[in-house]
Amino acid sequence: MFGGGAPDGRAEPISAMQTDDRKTLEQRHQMSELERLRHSCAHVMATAILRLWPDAQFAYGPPVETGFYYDLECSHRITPEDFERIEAEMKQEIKANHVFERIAVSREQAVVDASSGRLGGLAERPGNPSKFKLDLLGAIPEGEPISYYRNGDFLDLCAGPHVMRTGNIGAFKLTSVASAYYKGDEKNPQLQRVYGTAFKNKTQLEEWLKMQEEAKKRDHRKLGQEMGLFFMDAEYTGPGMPLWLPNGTVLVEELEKLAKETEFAAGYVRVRTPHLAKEKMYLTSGHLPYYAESMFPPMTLLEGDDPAKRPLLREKFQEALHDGAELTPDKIDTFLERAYQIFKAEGLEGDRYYLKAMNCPHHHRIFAAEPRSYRDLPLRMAEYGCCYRYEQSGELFGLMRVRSLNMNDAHIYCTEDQFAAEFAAVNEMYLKYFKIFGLEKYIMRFSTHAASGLGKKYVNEPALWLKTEDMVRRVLQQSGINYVEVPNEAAFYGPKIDVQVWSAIGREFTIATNQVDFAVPARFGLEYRDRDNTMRTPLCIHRAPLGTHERFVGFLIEHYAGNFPLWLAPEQVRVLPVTEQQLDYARALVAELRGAMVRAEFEFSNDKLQGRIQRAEAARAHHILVVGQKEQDAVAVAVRIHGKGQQGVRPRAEVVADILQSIRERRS
RNA sequence: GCCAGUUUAGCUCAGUGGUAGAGCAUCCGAUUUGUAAUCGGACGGUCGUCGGUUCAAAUCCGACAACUGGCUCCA
Repeated sequence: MFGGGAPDGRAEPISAMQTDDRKTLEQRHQMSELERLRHSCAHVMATAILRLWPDAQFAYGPPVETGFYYDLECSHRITPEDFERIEAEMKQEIKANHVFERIAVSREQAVVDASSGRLGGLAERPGNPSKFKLDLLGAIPEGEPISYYRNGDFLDLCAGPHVMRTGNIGAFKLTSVASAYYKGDEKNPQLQRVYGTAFKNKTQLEEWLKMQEEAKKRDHRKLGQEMGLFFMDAEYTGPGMPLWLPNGTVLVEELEKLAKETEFAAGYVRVRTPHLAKEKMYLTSGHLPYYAESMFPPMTLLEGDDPAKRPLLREKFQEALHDGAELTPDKIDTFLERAYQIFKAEGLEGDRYYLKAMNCPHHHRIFAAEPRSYRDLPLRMAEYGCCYRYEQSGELFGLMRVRSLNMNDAHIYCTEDQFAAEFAAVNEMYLKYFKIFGLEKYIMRFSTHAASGLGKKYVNEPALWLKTEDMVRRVLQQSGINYVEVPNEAAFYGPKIDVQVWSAIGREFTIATNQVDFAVPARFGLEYRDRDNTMRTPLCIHRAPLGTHERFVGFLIEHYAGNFPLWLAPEQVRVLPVTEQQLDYARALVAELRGAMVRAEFEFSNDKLQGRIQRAEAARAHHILVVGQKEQDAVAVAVRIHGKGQQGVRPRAEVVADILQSIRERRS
């Protein structure tokens, strides 16, 4: 029976479990040599686990990008402390150098073996059938050959391919243990997933382990703390709601400046909208029925606007504080609980307000605020809007997945004729940004709808879906941008393009988005008067090339490993006088730079120059300008660049001019 | 939300049932400095929170919270 099965305690029949996409035999045989090795290592790991805990039942054990895993169910809860024992057993199996023997079988024979517990086992296990293997057998289409692979005693249902012998596995290491739903479906039981990695030889494994260590140092959460960029104050501000510290605020504001300049040049106008809106807004936009669970719960105001009830509100607050004691922090929770109950009993409930989870409805209302003509289009409305989304607690992840986010948002209202040019221009803007940040590895995911989701996941407009998807596809093809098309992942109001990037430490992120909306403008009754004097509904393009500040800054931290280019660096220049004799000269230099909006600091402490250099480097000040008597006499500075060492002594005016130019050009 | 792990000073971490520690940071003093750490001293913790076991809990047990690794999700 399944350990953590259905909520009511009954085990679900495996046959009822949802199946996912299977790899075809052809795809399997395209496995690289390294993937074969890793997949084989998964079998070896299963062998070892069975030696230690013979009741283990195995499900899937594929190679993955960084190694392999095998999902299993077992009476013993495997922890990292067990790794040493498992690895010791694995080494034995490798040393034995068993052949990976392929055995073709009939479906009938496979069912018999699985029922006896032989598959994914070292021997027959009466009363403990290979239930996952039985389920997998059922998913193999009629006519497809069925095969086992055997290494020593371990026999597994497996299409392969494998390496020749267990001895071919050069070096391996178990890395972590996690849990995973069987077949990735929430409704299925959770299995234990043991992760490992394997390489041809020990050198490659060690290199990989070293890289992992390096990656840890670039983690944006670690660097964010070290560099004073942001602070997660879960206890007071709330989980997933970063507080931007001064250094992080610099990054945010530089990005905003970049966006404002770029958007201004591209003919956008800017707007600003509140963080709250009435329930009607999101009922109209359609977000509440589709995404209510992802929004913060509503705030309830007093009934209507009845001013007579306002004193009552205060009175009831006082009542909740009935003991008249001071409201010290430790009493706040109890107080709120009490106040809430009293309010409810008094019927002090009225309009419901929601924190905005997206800016579009607000922008739609701005569009509707005055009559529009075809001459006004395209209308490109931009805002760095602050939104709030109630992400599930387990999904929060540093700056990458948060509950309060600032979007590089804009909505472009246009006619059908204008659509292609506008959509292409947005894609061009993406590429311009990527160039500034030296971003080379990215892919555009074009998400389309699925007919089965119409009316549920997607607005029920089959013809419009096909039409707009075709429009987007044509723009993509004409611009020659690399893209993949993914069915059944569109937004509820239209197809979209997400830009996937990889941070320097290999994390994959959706950093930007570009979406078509053919549904919501109509729900808000948006229209413009066309050339022929008829009223038409505009198309809307939602776009966010820089995504959110939170995610983009998080990405940049890892991308640059905290070593930002001059224009982004929180501290652009640190001036270090060698002795007290150069204090005035140094101060004047800082004043000149700050007068030109350069983030320049000055340090003269009791420490030796060496110590101050060390601290300036640790603080990642981009330019370190050392001024001693020689420099002062020559009106020069000794330049040192963070991470690059000394650059020599140069005339002061020249250095200042270079700094200003590098910042202006946003050089990388 | 689910499974598992973690939580000791501002930061990095040691401390396996018997008087809470180190380095860095901070503050004070000395040192006046030429390219990645001058020297000395002081300050700093209800060991995540609440409860339990025990003569005695950072340490053992339980609940909750946050974070981490995954899964699911991601307008």
